[in-house]
Amino acid sequence: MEPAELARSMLGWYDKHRRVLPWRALPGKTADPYRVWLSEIMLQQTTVATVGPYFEEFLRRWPTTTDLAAADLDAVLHAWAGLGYYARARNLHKCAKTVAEQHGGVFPDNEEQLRQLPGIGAYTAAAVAAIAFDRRATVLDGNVERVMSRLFAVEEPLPSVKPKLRALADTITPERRPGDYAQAVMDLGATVCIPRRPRCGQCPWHDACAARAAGIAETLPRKAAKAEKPIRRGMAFWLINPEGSVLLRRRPESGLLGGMIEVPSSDWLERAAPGLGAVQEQAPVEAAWRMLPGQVRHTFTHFHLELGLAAARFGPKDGDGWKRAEGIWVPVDRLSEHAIPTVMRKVVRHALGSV
DNA sequence: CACACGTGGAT
DNA sequence: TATCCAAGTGT
Repeated sequence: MEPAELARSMLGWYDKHRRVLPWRALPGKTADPYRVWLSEIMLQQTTVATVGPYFEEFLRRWPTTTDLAAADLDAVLHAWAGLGYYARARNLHKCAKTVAEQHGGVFPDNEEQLRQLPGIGAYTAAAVAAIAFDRRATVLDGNVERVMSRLFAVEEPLPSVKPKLRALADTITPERRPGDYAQAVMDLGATVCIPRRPRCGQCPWHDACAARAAGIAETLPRKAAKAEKPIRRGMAFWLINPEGSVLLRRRPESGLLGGMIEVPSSDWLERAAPGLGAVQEQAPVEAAWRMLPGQVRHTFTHFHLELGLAAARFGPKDGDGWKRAEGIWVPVDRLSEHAIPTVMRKVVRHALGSV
């Protein structure tokens, strides 16, 4: 089938099955670049269902690029808490400031300039150019990779085959309605050409699909084997002062959970669970630490974490040793006011449940 | 190119 | 329970 015909049938399918999403313009309307950009950043490696409430909250608090640029970084991190990949939130804020200061608060309308902005890579630059400005740009996300690998029965594994998939995708991207086309292929990948049990009977490219014809659609795209996730273990320290506040800390700005608030803990290492030795060496202060039963489990992208919990409480008669602890003291009923990632919310829930 | 970087839902 | 995977980017 000709590329033009493929694009036409895809757009026809999209006109019939277009989903209503908070960041999406109504048919024939112009999309707001700020919303498109914000949604694209949030949707990186994150599902539509998860993003929904966060998108609404961000838009309510910061309706425009310049509003977001004027916000405190900590407020942005707090609003982002739970979404994951926290570098996105830092880059989001940095990007808003750059657009406000260097572009008059208006997003550039082309791929090349968008690509220069923090947090905007090849995919997002193409997506914003296409969706917000209706520029011809080839978006290549996980959906498009899957659709292309099946349409052309590409059997070489990702990620090395990615340039080939991009070239194939580029041959179909139309000059007219490139924004709708980009969303159409991604929607197709999200609802029809899905990873398992693809619904080929509903696909506008059913007759053109080489993988379907060969009976191998569900096996594509092929992917290189992933490394096994190691288990790291550590000990978290739940410390309460005489005022009933708990000790928290802010993590370093870069790396895992960068800039987020945490319950202090020992190092997380790939060896046996730390015992009282870790308490002696890495606890924030000397105290009458006692081990709480059970542990907190959490899985990150590249490792499993098992966290034991040691707790101590300073009462009015226990001296002021607690004052030597480094960090911030937060009343337990005001924890929600801080940028606490999910793993640390699990720690908090476990500690409060053990009281 | 390979790896670091979160989380929750589906199977 | 274990594994996969989702509208990727930065280093």
